[in-house]
Amino acid sequence: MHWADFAAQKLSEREGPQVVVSGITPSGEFHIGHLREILSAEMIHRACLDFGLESRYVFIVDSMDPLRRVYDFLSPSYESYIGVPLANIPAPGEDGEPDPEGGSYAEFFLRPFLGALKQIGVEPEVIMNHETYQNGEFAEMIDLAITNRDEIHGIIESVSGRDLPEDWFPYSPLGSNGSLDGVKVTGYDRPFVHWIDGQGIEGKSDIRLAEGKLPWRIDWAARWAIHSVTCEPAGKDHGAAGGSYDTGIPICELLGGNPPEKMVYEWIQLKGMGPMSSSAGVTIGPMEALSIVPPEILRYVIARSKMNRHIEFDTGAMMFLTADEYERLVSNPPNEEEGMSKRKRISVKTRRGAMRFSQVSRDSDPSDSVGGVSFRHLSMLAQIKSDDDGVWSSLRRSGHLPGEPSTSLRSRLEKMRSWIGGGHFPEGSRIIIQSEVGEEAESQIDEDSRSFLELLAQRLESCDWDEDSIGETVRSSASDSGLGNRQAYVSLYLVILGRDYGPRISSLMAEMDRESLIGVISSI
RNA sequence: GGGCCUGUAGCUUAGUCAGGUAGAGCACCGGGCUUUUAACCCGGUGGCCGGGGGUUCGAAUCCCCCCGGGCCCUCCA
Repeated sequence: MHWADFAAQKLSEREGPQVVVSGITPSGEFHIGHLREILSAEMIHRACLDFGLESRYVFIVDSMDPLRRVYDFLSPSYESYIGVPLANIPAPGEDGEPDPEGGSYAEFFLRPFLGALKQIGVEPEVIMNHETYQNGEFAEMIDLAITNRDEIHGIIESVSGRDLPEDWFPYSPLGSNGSLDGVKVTGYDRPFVHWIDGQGIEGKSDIRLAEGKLPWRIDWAARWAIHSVTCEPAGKDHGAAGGSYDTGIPICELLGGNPPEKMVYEWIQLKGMGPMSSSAGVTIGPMEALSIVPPEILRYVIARSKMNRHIEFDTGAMMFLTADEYERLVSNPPNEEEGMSKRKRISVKTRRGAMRFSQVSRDSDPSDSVGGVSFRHLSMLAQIKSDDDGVWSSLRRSGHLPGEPSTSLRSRLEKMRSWIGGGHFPEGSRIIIQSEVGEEAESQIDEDSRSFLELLAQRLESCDWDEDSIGETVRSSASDSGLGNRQAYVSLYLVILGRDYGPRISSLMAEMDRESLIGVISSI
């Protein structure tokens, strides 16, 4: 059984409509790792619907979270915004300076992310957390947290094992400069929390407005209660024992809520580079990924892995494997059969689930999403054929394409071209035509092959310059010089590509200019 | 220091929750397609399931110990 189906089955034991939630702080550019947060929850939401449960999928944006520090992409002038909620800070412009025209910092980073989500078929209900503060929905929770300060204090200390400071208070008011930093609470008189900030200025915050916020561990628990959250998969950072999930559950209960069950997912790592980190420049944005990877494949990357396993993401060789695996799965889905062992049965169900959850729209037929060609083959054609029609006719000839290319195939080619054109394409898959024969290649070419190449160069002078004629010329030259086809091709690959293997060579040769091709071949 | 997750063929992994003869893909090797050598089809090699102990008729699966990797206990998906 797929993990999303399993989660839905567990959730069916709970009363009421399901509210499946993701939460992310828009502190900077979103990266591919955030997609796991989103898709883990969204797939469970879909599984609930498939299970016949009533379900909503909600994306809570932590827009009330403060700016923690001045990130590398920000100008030093953001120093004055440290501690200020992201919803109240101007977005950075091109130069990293605050841009008065750019809207809020939170919105600025959120907008393109939502666009990317739409492309992968995710359209959540978006809740900006600062609005939930602003419209008073947090007020009751804040009051409860303050009046139960000692209990909450005890929960956090005993569950997380850390010591809270003497003056700990379960509510952080904004000071006179709009920052949470350095503000001390001096008293509570519902609905006002009185404080004195770092400059010694005194004031009060109305808990019915966004004039302060709950600290993270309480904020999270409170929103579970406010929005009746039934499921929220969290990153392993929150999931560790004593982490915010563990404190959130009893705090949520104390606040009168029915918390979701703990559910934790592992992180996505970039191959060989450790975890995602925007500050270290180790990042691939969802938009960037979508420009080179078809959306259903991106979903499949998440759907095929169990939640508690790392995902090694890379846009190189791994992408070919994953994409081709998806093609095979969809074009030949596994079926349950008589006499299958229990584990095989489970495996079939899991793989069918992964296929179902990879679809961009929930009720679409998976078979509409395949290209009918492996990524590997398409990458070769895209490199050899500069125009799309050349690719289609080649695919028709090879029997991959019965008629006109489907929308999904067209989009595959488009993304393939941008993949090849950018820096993420694996060098080993790149086709590089040699301008002269390298020493290493030369040493691998024996006498028989040389005479074949000589003959071939001669015949290429006069043959028609199209794929079929060239192919025929290669074969006839091989047989006339008494060389096996295999050896003939190997020597050709060595001369043209500098390697002993490659794509269909006649297509490649036809794309080359006659003079230069003959020049390279004769140079041996 | 305390705790969570993880370790299955060269690589990516299924199967672990509900114990019952180790499954798959890639790679590799071989064969076929009498014009496709990174296409396509068929077949094959390859695993004391991290190590050790225990429970059981039976353990990758349950329990204990150890080793390696990741993470949390301040913010991080």
